[in-house]
Amino acid sequence: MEGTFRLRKGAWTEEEDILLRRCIEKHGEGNWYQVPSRAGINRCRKSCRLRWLNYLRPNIKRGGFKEDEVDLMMRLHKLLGNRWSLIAGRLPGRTANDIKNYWNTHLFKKKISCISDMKEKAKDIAKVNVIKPRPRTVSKSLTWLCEKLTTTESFEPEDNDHNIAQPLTLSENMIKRSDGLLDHKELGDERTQCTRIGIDDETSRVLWAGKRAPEIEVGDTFDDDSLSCLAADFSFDMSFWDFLNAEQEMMI
DNA sequence: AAGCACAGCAACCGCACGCAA
DNA sequence: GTTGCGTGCGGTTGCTGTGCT
Repeated sequence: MEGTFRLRKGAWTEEEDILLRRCIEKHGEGNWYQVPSRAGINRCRKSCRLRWLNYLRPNIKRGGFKEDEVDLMMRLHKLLGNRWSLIAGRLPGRTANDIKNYWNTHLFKKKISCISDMKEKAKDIAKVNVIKPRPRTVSKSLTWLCEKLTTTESFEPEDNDHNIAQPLTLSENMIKRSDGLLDHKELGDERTQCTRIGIDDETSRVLWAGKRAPEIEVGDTFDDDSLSCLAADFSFDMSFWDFLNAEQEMMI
């Protein structure tokens, strides 16, 4: 009996598209488990959903990506990583699948070649730049940093704080630059880790969107390299600590 | 014209998450 | 607390079109 009922796979026919479109126009999106039977399509529900989301849904843009879309996509990817659905949410008319495909075929190659170029350049830079590891200690007073990340109030560092090897400041610019690009629905398991050092949900979302947050405790020590790795995707053409230092200088 | 290689894209698969029972 | 179900997401696969030899 089981062998006689096989779900169709592969490319969709025009007839199937019409049936699916009619069904969703009539009953609306959702209840995907009912869609195949309602529409009279011999496809699995996942296949129906995918076909609708990536191809049949109204307002879907077909054709190549415009320059501004590519630019935004690259910025969002830098910020969010491979969270295609989030990126798609910021590109009207584009689906996560579209973006993923475009990235994998066009931009990924571009990035690879870019990285190899940078590696070549880095060889030259390495000859003159002496890397001096600067230990950073997470103190209890680091909570001010978190407050700073989520507030627009001015901040005055405490002079008596010797736990931080180098005073840090972060302005709301950081938030402004990133927050507008982020969706407010996504938060992974990073929140529990961030709260351990007093960073709230909002801050962790900004700092570690798309990444597992670093597991650091009060009193932990880490150097530039390790933190730069953590913040690699968050960097805006400068290292994370350079960014912090620049922000600090602006405050002075 | 035929064969091959490659790129682009649609679709599939497996996993994770949220929610209700 | 756990189980099962529905849903969504990201990685991967495989088909198709196109260009080159």
